[in-house]
Amino acid sequence: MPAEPSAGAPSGPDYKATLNLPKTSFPMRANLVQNEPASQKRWATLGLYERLREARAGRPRFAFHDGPPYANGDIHLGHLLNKSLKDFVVRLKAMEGMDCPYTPGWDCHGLPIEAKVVTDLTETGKMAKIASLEADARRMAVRRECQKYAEKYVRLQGGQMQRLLTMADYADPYLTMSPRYEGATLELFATLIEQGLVFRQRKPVHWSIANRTALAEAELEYMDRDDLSIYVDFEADDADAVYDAFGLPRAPEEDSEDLDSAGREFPGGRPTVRPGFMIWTTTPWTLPANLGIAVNPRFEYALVRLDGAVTVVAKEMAEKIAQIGRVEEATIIATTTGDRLAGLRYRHPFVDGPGLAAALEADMPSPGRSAATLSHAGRGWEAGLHRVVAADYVTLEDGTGLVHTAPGHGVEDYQTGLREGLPIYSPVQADGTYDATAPEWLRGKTVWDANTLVTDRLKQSGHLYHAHTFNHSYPHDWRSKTPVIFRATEQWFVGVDRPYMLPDDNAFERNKTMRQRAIDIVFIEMYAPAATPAQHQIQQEYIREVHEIQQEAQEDQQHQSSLTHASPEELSALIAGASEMSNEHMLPASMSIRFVPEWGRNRLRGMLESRPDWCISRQRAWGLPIPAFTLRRGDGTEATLLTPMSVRAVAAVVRAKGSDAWFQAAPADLLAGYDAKADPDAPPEFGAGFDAAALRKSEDIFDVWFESGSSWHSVMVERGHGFPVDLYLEGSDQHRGWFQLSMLCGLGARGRAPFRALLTHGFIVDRDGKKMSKSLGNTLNVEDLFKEFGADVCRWWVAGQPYEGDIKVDLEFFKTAGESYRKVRNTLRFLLSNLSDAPSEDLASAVKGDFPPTSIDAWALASFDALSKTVRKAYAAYDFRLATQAIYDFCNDTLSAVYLAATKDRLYCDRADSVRRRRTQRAMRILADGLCRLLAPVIPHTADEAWRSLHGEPGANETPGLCVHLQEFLPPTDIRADEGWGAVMKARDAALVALEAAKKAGGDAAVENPLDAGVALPDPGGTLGRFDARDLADLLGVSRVALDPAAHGPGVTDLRGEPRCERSWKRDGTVRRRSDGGMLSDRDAEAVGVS
RNA sequence: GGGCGUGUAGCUCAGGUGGCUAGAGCGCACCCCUGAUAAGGGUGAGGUCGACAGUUCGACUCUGUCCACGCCCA
Repeated sequence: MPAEPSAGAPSGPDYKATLNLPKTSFPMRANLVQNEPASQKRWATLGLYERLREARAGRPRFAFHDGPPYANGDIHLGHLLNKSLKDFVVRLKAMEGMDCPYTPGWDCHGLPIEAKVVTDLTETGKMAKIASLEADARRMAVRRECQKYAEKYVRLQGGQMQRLLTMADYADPYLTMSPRYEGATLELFATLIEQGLVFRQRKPVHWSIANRTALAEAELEYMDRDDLSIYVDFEADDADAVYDAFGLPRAPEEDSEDLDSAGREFPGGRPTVRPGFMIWTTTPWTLPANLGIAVNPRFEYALVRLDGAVTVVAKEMAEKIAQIGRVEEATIIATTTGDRLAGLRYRHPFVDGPGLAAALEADMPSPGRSAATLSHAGRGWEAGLHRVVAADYVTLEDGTGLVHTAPGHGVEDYQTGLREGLPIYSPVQADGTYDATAPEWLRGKTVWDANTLVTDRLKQSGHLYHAHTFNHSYPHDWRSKTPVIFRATEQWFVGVDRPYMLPDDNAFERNKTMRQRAIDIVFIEMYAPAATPAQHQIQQEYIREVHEIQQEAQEDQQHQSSLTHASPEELSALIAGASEMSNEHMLPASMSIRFVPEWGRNRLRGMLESRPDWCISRQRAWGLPIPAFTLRRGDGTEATLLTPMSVRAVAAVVRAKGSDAWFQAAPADLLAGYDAKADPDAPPEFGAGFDAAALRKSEDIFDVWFESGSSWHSVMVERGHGFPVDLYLEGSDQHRGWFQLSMLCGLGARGRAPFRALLTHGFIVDRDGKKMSKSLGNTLNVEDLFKEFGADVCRWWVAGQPYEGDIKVDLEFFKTAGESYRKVRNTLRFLLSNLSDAPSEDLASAVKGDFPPTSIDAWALASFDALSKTVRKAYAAYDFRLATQAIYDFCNDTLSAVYLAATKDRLYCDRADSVRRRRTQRAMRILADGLCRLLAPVIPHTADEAWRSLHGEPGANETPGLCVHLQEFLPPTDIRADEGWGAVMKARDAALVALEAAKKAGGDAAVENPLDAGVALPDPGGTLGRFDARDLADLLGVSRVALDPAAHGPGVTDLRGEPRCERSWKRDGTVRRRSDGGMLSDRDAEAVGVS
């Protein structure tokens, strides 16, 4: 290294003390773990949420609605993600100047809590005592424990969510178990009843015979059990129809007079015996309820001869079945596909089909106006019992490929039954014995005895092909450890395929079903001009379909007589309007839903298309009761009271006393506000006046999804926070859950979706993309993350995620987020530290200050305007990743690497009040202020900490009202930067490469320190000439810049031969020995005050 | 098995309507600074764009099949 010219000379004064070095109270180390709780406390003292609502009163409203998490357990990474995103939204809308109510809520009812509580009570021995109580008292005892449990977790999670620094109304959250919420939910339910959307129907559920109760999936325990496995041959009703299906030619001389007698057969012709359909089952006791045989329409079925008999089985299974039956002769006569078999009839081996049909017909509830009696009118079983039906779920894994179907005793059977119009028939009573509709020899017998009784009977009648004992895994009641059965019970439903009509419906919407309305709204573009021929075709088909359905609805006026309809002309006009792509909107555009990301639209639509009627009843204690009453008629049957008026009467009681009242009060008290005589919907048994003492309260509670699906009403409408809601923001699983069910509730009561926009995020997975689970041990504890990184770092990490898809998580990623957070923090710190001696002035006057377009400050401020625009646009699109990345890049590149590096010299070395130093300070104040605001939605603690440091008087920590979260985003400064800045930055890049090359030159020629270098820049257009050469030198970090119009690239000069300023370390050509004995440049000499 | 998604440098991710040497940050390597210092700055090396087939003059981008992963169903 060459000797410094000053080396060896007597060292001059120590100039460090004469510099304006950075100074700030804003520490480099965030210490979030300690400081965030202090912010939390400060905001609480300030009453930040309330203050902000007050300040924004009368401003445009942004109605965000928080979906209720389940009040169970600690918050996990999913909550961290979800709640952070929600808080970003609310805070950024507030920064946009909007009024943003944010009521956090919890889902408090439901089985998981009840199950946990019952387990705990059982383990502590308290359950035995509770079990001895009378029913209502027993439920109340369990409910009290459940409530305590839910309250505990609401408190716990609420604390954790506040620790995450979310800003919401934690003083008054919504709880689905609170009386106000429950009452409002019942009122919404009344509205749905009014629309004729609520009805009662049978549905098979897991049933514990021991406890006489329905069980949820979570209450089942699978244990091995021996059962009879039997193969049964059901005789075909019409043998020729079967042979026709297999394409067997009829024998010319045969007139199929007597197929049962052994006649002659000719080769290739049809057998002379009656064929059968062979099924397999492990629950012989369900055979009395058999109403159909399901085949897969795509499978190949074989007509096989098994010794003397002829039967139909899946071709693939034929050989195996022959082996099982140990038949001597097994030949395949012909094959056909399942779809050709559908519709064929068979004879039940021991049930009289027509007799059963008549009995079931008589049992059908009659149509009427009361919700309770609205059953599936028009859905009879004209097509007949005991026939072959098609079903896709039929597999070839075991059995025969033909599946015994009893709609009252199996989930798939039930769905098939609904689709095929088979009754949901279950002759089994609550105690597991057969009722009077069963064959006489089974009546009063239990289903377990029936297994052998049925098998013996089939054997005697010759229908049993094979029977053996079979060990398999079978669901048991987790408490009694006894096997459970599937049994159809009466449940409440909300019908998605029932036409209804709301006051605001236009002709197009009138008499559409929930499903149609929902799909219309999700796909509102259906009525927008089609972009492609394919789209146009889809539109046409869809519109035609709607037309047909509406016409059907018009024809079927059984229970809809009061509804009016679009006239065919009116409808045609509307449809014609749509098909001609006119501007006529069939649905108001205001009904449309924005999906973020857009594919949520397809997902929600798919789920709406495939969803069955919504079963809203459960047989549990911990929930909101379905306020129905029953009255025993003289003939032993029951009449049900559930009308809009009766429900509203109970709702009033629940509002006042909570749903506990249902279990504690007598029917007369619950119905105190109800006058049956004034209720046009009351069933006749009630309308004439009735004895309240004879009423029985329903033991059903609501599906928790009904409660949460009503939240737009029970929270947002109830509290006056706005309807429809502007945004729902949840995980993508909620397309089936909360989004869809909120939509159904909204459609039923208001005819529209309760939300204007749906934002969904993906799920947290581990670093390898595998799902998180405790058993895999790949989870991270959120409290630990708070302790290790602090909430702001966690939030910064969330903001950086592309949340549309799965989100990979690993401790490493939080460390990385912490690093990038520190980068932003340090940039803020450096800005603040250079403002310690800046005169405080309000920003407005600073903005109006003089920033010449060629000043580096104008460049920085114009860049900030651009950033601000990008960030606010990204925020508006909920693209937090883009927003925070832009902020990060701005801090890292624009500020740290360029602006702050270039202005260091003037800030440190200029006279404190030099024009250009003060100008830079003014710019830096605007930058610091603006950055705090842009960062506030994402890292609320850090933004506020910096804000207070920036704006506080000395001792700022005592300034209580100082808070960035009461501010709004800054309008653009509109400061103009010279068009030449692009060229300057390009020249800078080229110069930096040249300097790097100079460094690597090796030996004595290597100029390692840029301050030892001067650079000559080419300036072909003369652009650079407009700029101050000192600014250019600072931008390159060199001592001196000269312009060389003739040069092709930047030229680096070694300045080590020139003296170096002992204060600024620059070799700018003005450095000489000064009066104080030091070597100083002109600028530094002036700053120090020497000559 | 079905519906909706995702798969691009070591890591996390960008890449309308197909077309110049596929981008960013982190990390890494080398270097500078020591007056933002448990900081700051510079330069640079990393990719057969999940696999296979097809359409095309040309595909990360379009089509099909397959594989892996996630959510929701069955």
